[in-house]
Order: sequence, then C-alpha cells, then structure tokens
Amino acid sequence: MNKASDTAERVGTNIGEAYERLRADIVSARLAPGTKLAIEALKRQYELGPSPLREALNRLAAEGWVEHKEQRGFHVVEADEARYAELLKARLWADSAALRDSIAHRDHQWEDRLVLALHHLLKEPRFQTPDSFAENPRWEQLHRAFHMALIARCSSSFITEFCSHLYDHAHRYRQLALAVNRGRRQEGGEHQAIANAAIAGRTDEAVELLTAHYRRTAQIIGVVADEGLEGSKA
Amino acid sequence: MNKASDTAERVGTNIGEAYERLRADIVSARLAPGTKLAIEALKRQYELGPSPLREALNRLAAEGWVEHKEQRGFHVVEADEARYAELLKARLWADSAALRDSIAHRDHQWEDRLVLALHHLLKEPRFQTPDSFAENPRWEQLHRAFHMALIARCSSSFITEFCSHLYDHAHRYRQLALAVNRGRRQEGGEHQAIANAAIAGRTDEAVELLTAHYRRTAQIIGVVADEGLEGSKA
DNA sequence: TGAATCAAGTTTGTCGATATTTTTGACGAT
DNA sequence: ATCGTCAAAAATATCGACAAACTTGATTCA
Repeated sequence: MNKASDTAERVGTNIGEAYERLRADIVSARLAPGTKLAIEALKRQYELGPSPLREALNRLAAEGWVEHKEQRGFHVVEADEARYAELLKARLWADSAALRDSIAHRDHQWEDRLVLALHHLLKEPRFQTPDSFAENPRWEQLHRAFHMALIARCSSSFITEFCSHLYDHAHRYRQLALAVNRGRRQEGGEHQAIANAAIAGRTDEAVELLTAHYRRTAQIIGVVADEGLEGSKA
Repeated sequence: MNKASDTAERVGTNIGEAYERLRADIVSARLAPGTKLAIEALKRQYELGPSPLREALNRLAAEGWVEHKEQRGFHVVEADEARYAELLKARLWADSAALRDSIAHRDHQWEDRLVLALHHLLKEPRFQTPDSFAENPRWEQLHRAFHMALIARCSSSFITEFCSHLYDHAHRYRQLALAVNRGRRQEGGEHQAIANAAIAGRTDEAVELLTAHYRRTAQIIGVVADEGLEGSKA
C-alpha cells in the first residue's frame, strides 16, 4: 500500500525507481559531491526498502556516480577541476570520433531526425523564466537528444554509449557550476551550425564546431583544460 | 559459519566474492552467452545469499556483462559477430587515442613499468602445456598488464578505464573463440615491437603496430571487421 | 487438431530482522 | 593537553520469508 496514489503510475519496480531518483538527484546536483548515502537515511527519504536502494547504488557505482567502499557505504563521487579536465578530454575525443563516423555513415533517416531534434531544441526556451538561472528541464532533454542524434549513425554502440555516459557526467558539472556561477550562456546558433556542417557532410568543419562548442562550455564552467588530447583532430 | 575453511581467506564481503566469481565465469566463457542466471540456482552454486548475488548482478549489468529485464531476471549478454565488430571498432579507436596520449606524456617511470611488463610477458608461456589449447591464466594476466602499461600515461582516466573495459570484453570473445576455433596464435614479437616504438616515441608506428595487432587477433577470432572507424588515425 | 483459458508452480522483487564491522565518545595514562 | 584504549552506538552486509509477477502445462472450447 505504498503506491497509494490514485493516478495510474505503473512505473515499474522499486529498484528502477530508486535508480532513477538517485541518479536524477546526483546529476542535478541536488545531492552534492561527497555526500554520504546512508541506507537508513535513504530509506526514509525515498520510502523504499534497503534492497532496492542497495541494488540501485551498486548500479550507480558501476556507472561512476557513486563510490563504494566495502563496509563503509556509498558516497556521491567527488567533482573537482582535475576530474572535469579528464572528462572534457575524453569527451572531445569520443565525440569527435563518433561524429566523424556518424557523418561517414549518414543517411536520410539520420538527417531527418537531426533536423527535427534541432528544430525542437531551438523552439524551447533555455531557462525557466527570462531572469531565472534555473535551466528548463525540457530544454536539457532536447539538448541531450540533439547531441545523441548527431552521433546516432556511429557504427559502434560501445562508442555512442560511452558518449552518452560522458554527456551525463558533463551535465552534472554544468549543474554544479550553475549553483555557483550563475552565468547565462548565449550560444548563438552553435547547434545550428554544427547540424548544418554535419548534414552537408563537411566532416572536419562539423568536428571543429563541436569541439569548440565543448571548449566554450568548459570555459564558462571555469576550467582551463585547453590542452586537449593529442591526436583528437584529424 | 559458512567461511569454514581453515586457510586464512579474508577476501572481503560476499558481494565482492559474488561479483568476482560471476565476472570471472562470464569472461572465461564458463558461463555461455544467453545463459539464464536464476537467483535460486546461483545461491546453490556459489553458496551465497540472494542479496549479494543480486547486488553483484546489478553491477555486472551496468558494466554490460549481463542483461537485466524487469521481472524476468538476468541473462549473460549475447556475443555475436555484429557485437564483436562494434567492440573491435571501439577498441581500435580508443586504444589508438590512449596510446598517442600516453606516448605524448611518457616519462621514465612509465617506461620502466612498460619494460618490466613486457619482460614478464615474454617469460611466461602462453599455453598451459605445449599441446593444450587452454590459455595460461597467468599469461593472460600479464598480457592485460602489458596493454594497460602501454596506455598508463594517457591523461584521461575516463579513456583508460574505457580501454580497460573494452579489453575485458574482447577477452571474453577470445575465450569463446578458443572453445571452437582452437587456433594457436603465434605472435612473433608483436608486443616487443609495439613497446619499442612507444618507448622511442615513434607514435605513428606504435599506433600502427597496435591496431595491426588487434586486427590480426580479430581475424583469428574469425570476424571480418576491417573497415575501421573513420578518423582513428592521426 | 489447434487456440484460448485458467490454475499450479516457479521466480523475481521486497521487506524486516540480525550478525559483523566501523565509528563515536568517554575515560584514564603519559 | 594529547594520545591510546575500550565500550557503546550506529551503519553495513547478509539472510530468510513473503507477495506479486511471470511461466508452464493441463483443460476446455471451437
């Protein structure tokens, strides 16, 4: 009788719920880096038993969201500048490779999906209200969809999944920065330009624009990690 | 009283044991692709309770070793040629990038570690007995250590961990192939040549040799995946 | 014969309780 | 005061039991 709501909410199992909610709370920075995730406390907060929570935490640990030390519980993984620099390097690299391969394998279906993703993204306002600093969650969702659409035709799902993974980790840093930085990014048609180059098959240009896009984001977040990884460019 | 052995075996927690053993059984192909991993059966086989097993399975699911469907349990993930092709592409790309960066950041400590890893690898016989097809597990361990030593100086741990992950998945395919193929690979000094080029700072040559090494392995395993990923070379 | 239905059996997902380990905090010795 | 020791408290890891979901196989109807 703990699913007492009257709305039809057949979401799934409790472990699924525990996983989704914990993950969302970590990525959105509602759970700060380093926070201890004690089972007893989580049980009260999420109103779930220990088993679903522990199983969810194990999955999150494997995905790099929480750290697990035997007999010492789970902690939200730290987020410092050094880690962000490593994340950015991996991202510049992985997304460049994925985009190159995706463009090389492009087809009409990919193109259509990309055009739509861009269209929807451009229509959506980035911030909740014109003068708030809180991001519009719907925008974030469309932003993610756009970036995934770019690399959708990459021929190795290991790589696209890796990119997807890195995207989420980067998103966490963006959210963490928002809580401090309160800078409001204006990206003047960057997404449009990337999509145009990709669709036209101008691979080098598309990759260049995409990496510049990431580097600019990184600068706003406030990390100087411009060295880049050797060989990330063609 | 279930740790009744008299030998001092303080390995750790049960979830650690469940994780290690399940993982080892999957990677070594003792558990075939597609095998159902029913909790009740595992409880008997590994003599562990359901909680450690479920937690371990959740971690393995996040790492791509098992698939989990809600209310339908866990299965060892399938291993077909298409997946192997995608794995190989990711590997060619990721290891090339990691090796380039590692060489760019090389130092004496890295060099020494690499030389030692190579030395130990060359000393160890590859197969258990001269005419068996079963690989020597100690050799496999040293082989892994050698490949990790190559990319150890890569400046993004996200990438090295990704490579490490891909290595293990590739290892599983190697083990699966051994059960059928029984081909005995002779690699005439390939590792030596890669290490030499890397230490000498001949980046392009080292990457070339490494990718050739992977492609040759793939051919032996029997998959034609030579297209490669665009942009994997400098 | 073949498809659909339904009940029995099996398995998953979940909880509460418990043993073991870690952490806390008080106490006393240097 | 500082350090070390030890007991009390808290937290983790684990188990066994149970409810809900899925699977199986027998039975019925066309």
